[in-house]
Amino acid sequence: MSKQIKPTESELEILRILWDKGTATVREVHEVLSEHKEAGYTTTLKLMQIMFEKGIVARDDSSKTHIYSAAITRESTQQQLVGKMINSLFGGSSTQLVMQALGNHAPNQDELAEIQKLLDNLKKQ
Amino acid sequence: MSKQIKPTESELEILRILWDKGTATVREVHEVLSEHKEAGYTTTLKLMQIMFEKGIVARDDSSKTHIYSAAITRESTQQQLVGKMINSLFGGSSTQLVMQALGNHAPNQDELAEIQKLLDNLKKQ
DNA sequence: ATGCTATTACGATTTAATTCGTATGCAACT
DNA sequence: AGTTGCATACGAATTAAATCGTAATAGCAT
Repeated sequence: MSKQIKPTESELEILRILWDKGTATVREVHEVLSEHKEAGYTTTLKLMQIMFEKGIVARDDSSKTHIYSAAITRESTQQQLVGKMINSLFGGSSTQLVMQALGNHAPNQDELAEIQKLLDNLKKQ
Repeated sequence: MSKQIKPTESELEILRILWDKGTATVREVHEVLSEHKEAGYTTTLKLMQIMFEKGIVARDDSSKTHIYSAAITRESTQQQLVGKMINSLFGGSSTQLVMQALGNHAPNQDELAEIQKLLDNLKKQ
């Protein structure tokens, strides 16, 4: 267990933007957030500053306008949160989670093929 | 969209106990919680009272010791939280979530067969 | 150099969740 | 009736997250 960092809902929204863009300024993040959410610029700024203090994001402050990037990967965050959900909501059974996800959000044929491939691999173990 | 009820982490712990036991008193819930967590009895009581006010749990107060039960189902809660996670962490792709879950928490052969069955059904659609 | 604009820093407030102490009451036992 | 032991009710304190206003400042344009 490396870091037990638990991004809040708001922090996750910002992380998603950073993961997509790679790097971004507060202004850029705020623009994207504003499309779906009502919040002042300094609110976004403060959130990102706090995330920096927590080590969730990194930043390059060599020029006046700081450049931020995610300090934790999307994959590790997914892994952590999915693992937590499996334990807290599905009694530790990943299968139950998978059934639930597939049952309620059916993938298309291509995706089904992809899952099938993974499944075949797991069966061989 | 019926109810946009969003249980907190603590509330989820209590819900899990109620889902397992069907009905329970505050004392019973507290006993179970105490196995893994440090918290006073009145803390559990207060939490359950608040959950009652929010409509997350129901209670029979016909006798002095109230009998609580979950007012939302495990399934609907799973569905809501999984859906939210798919959107917020997996770009809306249930497939990505499934791949992640299977990759990091491999199920046993029986479970694989179960998933295979569901997969076959989905393919036929 | 001066002024304008965008940016960061930072403190304060608000809101929500969590925790707990104390008061009150019921019921059983003596 | 009085005492004891649990149970609920409820207010208050604590903690954490989110929001925002204001001040300071850097960099650019004039």
